[in-house]
Amino acid sequence: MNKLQDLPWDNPRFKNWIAVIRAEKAIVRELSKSLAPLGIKLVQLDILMNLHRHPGMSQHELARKLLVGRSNITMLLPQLETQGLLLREGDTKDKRVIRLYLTADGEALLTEALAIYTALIDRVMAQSTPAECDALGEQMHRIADMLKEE
Amino acid sequence: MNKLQDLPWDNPRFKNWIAVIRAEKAIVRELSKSLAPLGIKLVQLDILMNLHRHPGMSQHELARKLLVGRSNITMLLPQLETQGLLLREGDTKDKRVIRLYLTADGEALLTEALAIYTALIDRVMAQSTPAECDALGEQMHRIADMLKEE
DNA sequence: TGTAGTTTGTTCATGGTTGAACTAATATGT
DNA sequence: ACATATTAGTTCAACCATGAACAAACTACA
Repeated sequence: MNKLQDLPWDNPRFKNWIAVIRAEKAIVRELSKSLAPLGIKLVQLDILMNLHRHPGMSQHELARKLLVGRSNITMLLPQLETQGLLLREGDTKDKRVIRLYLTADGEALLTEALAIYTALIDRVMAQSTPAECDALGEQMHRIADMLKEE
Repeated sequence: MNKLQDLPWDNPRFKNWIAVIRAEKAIVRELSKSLAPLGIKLVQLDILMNLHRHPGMSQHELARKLLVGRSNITMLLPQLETQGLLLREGDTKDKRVIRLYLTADGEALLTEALAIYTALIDRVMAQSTPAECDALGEQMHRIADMLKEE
């Protein structure tokens, strides 16, 4: 029978995972605060970042990248569109899909926001050596890849 | 002037951080699915875990540990209480605070849930060597500590 | 004592996220 | 070609989390 007394508090893997959650939450919280003055939220920044890297992305692709539901994207885009940060153009070949592009204003805001973002991450990651930091990235990639194939 | 072209896509720290976010999201998503059959959500499991470690916790302390608002705790507890998983007892010294305790049923459900939780984390962390895993935990602790002092 | 300030927990309005049901457009298979 | 299945995006109702405003209980200090 399973006893709680020897359950996961002594499991190093588990404890380390808890540390990951806590650090991630703390960083996200801090980041949200730093981003507030720009009038932008984290999800929205995520969208801008992805559209910069992949201009002409469809909403479906965007949702998959962000790991959110398609309906969420539908609700999020109008905010950015009315702010003039992005454009939505219907695909000519496939009339179902809408292709998304950043405007110049979108790029400009992205630049500002990323300056804040990278400053925080630099500060946070300065807690580790470059080698440790890269090892971290490697581990996380392996994990994400592993969970993707299910 | 800031140019996007040399912004954070080439910054190793930034890229590694993005990997952390993605992996964390994937794990949380997977975990939620695995926990669904037990009729329990992640926050609720978090509550059970904390009450197991710190019986007699107040709602305020619990909220701080979980990094959620106090009002959230107020909304969350009745669900668990009516399921008979925990008890709320008014403190005799300070009539404002309510002390929380797990019931036997709560402990039992916690055991089940943790078995699922640790199984997933073990699977995920098996992607790294024990040394890497510990290094990960160390880094995350340093980060969390750093952000706590602000 | 008594009065001002703090702390605990609750209520409530708000905004965010989700998944299921839906429409329109395209692909597939016979 | 035509019926069927799949896919992109939208709508909607339900659920969750949040923070401000509040009441009750406690503390501090004159």
